[in-house]
Amino acid sequence: MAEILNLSTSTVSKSLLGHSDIGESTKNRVLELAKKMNYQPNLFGKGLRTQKTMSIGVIIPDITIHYSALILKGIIESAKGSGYRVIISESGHHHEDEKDAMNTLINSNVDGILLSIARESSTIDHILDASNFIPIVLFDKVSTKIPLTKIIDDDEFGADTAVQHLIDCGRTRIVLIREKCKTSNSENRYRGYARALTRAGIAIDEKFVRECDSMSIEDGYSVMEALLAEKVEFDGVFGATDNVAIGAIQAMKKNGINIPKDVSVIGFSNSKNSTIIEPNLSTMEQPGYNIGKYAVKYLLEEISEDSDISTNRTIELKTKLIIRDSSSL
Amino acid sequence: MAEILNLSTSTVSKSLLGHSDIGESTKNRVLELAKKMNYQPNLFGKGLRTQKTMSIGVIIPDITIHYSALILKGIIESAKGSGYRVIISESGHHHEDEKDAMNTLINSNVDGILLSIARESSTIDHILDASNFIPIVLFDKVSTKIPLTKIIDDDEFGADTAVQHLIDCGRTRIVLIREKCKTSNSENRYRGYARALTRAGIAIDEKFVRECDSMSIEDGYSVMEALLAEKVEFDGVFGATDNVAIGAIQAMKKNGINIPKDVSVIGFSNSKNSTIIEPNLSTMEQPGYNIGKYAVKYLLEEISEDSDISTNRTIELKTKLIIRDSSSL
DNA sequence: TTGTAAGCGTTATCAC
DNA sequence: GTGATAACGCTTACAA
Repeated sequence: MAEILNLSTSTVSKSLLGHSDIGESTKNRVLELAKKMNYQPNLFGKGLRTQKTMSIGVIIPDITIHYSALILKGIIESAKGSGYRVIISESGHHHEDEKDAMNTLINSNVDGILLSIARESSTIDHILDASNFIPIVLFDKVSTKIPLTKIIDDDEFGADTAVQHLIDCGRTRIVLIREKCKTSNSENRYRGYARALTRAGIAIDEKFVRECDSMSIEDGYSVMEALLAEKVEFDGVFGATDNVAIGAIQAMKKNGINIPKDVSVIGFSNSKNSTIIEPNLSTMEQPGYNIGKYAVKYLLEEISEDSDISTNRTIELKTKLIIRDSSSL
Repeated sequence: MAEILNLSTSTVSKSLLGHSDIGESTKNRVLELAKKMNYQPNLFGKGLRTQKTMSIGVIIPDITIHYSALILKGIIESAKGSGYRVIISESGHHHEDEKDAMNTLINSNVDGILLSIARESSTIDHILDASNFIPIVLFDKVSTKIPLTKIIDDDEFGADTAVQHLIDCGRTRIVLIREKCKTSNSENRYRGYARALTRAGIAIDEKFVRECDSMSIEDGYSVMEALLAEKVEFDGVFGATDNVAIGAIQAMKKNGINIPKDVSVIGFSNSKNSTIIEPNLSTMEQPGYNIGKYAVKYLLEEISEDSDISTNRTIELKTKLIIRDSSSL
């Protein structure tokens, strides 16, 4: 390109970068040719010089979870809008794979990392270590122990709203199906559950609080079967994910329990499934797409700030109550 | 690293790359230190020299479709196994966005591209053009007009199997709900439908063949409502996707039609939804994960072959009949 | 067996 | 206002 115009590479480079010390006419000549030949600067050369790749890495436990894919959509679109490329890796909920992915990404010279931590990740040293080298923003599955920017939905308030809705339906013996692993999501939803009950003057009875490993439909089903086998009497179910709520509904229906006449049920997520199960599942809509968007926004902010201060802040996005047939009176 | 060991950079480089002309002892010294300091070559330097990035780009219409995410999972895992990074972009089914994504990826110096074409992509010139520069493998949504490697499931055989199953259930007036847009998926599934009917000596009646735009649950619902409004008499429904089959089931249930007593229904995909709808949906399981795996395999093959021959071949992966309640007699 | 030097494409510094 | 030059980190002829 420089040769064609009989200019030095530096003049061309400066024109392209809009430096002020270039004559208008030459600058225009360069810009024009650049456009004509659809010139795109070589990213290796550029990267070698500037140490920036214009790419961010994402680590997520499982891409096939609909909610994860929704967040990813927000990430991809938002990154594209800012000219960033997105490299995606999966941890499969495994601690080692998460570490590997982290290393690979750092090694790929991504400018920043978006991380949703694996259930198994008991230790967080690898994250703390890495955050000294590279901006990291956590989203969805986070840990309060890590002093970084975190983008999540307002789990506690959401759970509170969900349980309050069941209470409004006249329910008082409300089962919570939560995740066994003490993730911050799980803790916060438990807190919301407890808060709503307490506010209504209902004592928290641990026999109503049930745990399961993977929060799958199958898990919800077996938790409910156990509950029924134990002849626990309840009139409401709050599934901390739509999946467990759906599994619970399937088990109750099989056992002749009428929903919502005998038991009101609400989930958490507003997954597609919630409008397919019968009765349609009331639920809390999670702002997945926006979590992705904000995650990118704050990450890019931290990338460009280029400061060494790792900001410890939590951004909570609103959930929304969606009432369907599983909880109406 | 070179300095620490008092060696030249070239000696170090050669040791790392395992060149034969390096003394065993120095080589080992280098390898040892490399391991100790967890040395990772700079990708810009390397890329600038070798023009390889060890990354592949993926363009997919919509990441939130469960089946797409499943393919993506196969792609990511398979790429990781070969040391490749995966850059993902979405076309949102738009032709222009697909073109943009293509350019961005090529511009990012990815070593190859995996493409699932957008519904809107009427013209294919951008793909043909690009395939001169860079290896491209098509998957899932492909076009027979493009002479490249294509990884798909055996839509025609799968559809044939599905319809044959309905025939085996004693059904003869079988509705097909297919995609309006003449993608090769849609065409092949239609062909399978026609083949099974013809083989059974049933004439193809176009009033049974219905089309819709986006193959959503809502689409399936309205197609079925139209069918019922027209008082078309049928006893079987083959939804070319699970979604339309589910929508059709919902519409039929609402109109008091008993499934599978009055009408047998089968879908295509084996999405999670198919076990939530009642009755559970019979369907053809698609090999999403493997499509992803094979797509990477063949792409890497073409990348390493480095030949200019763009191979025109189609790899078909098997679908599998899954019988559930929506079609049993 | 090891080292030297050139070059990949870009940008920043400094001299003209 | 423009251009020469060095440098980023790596690989590879070629020289020693």
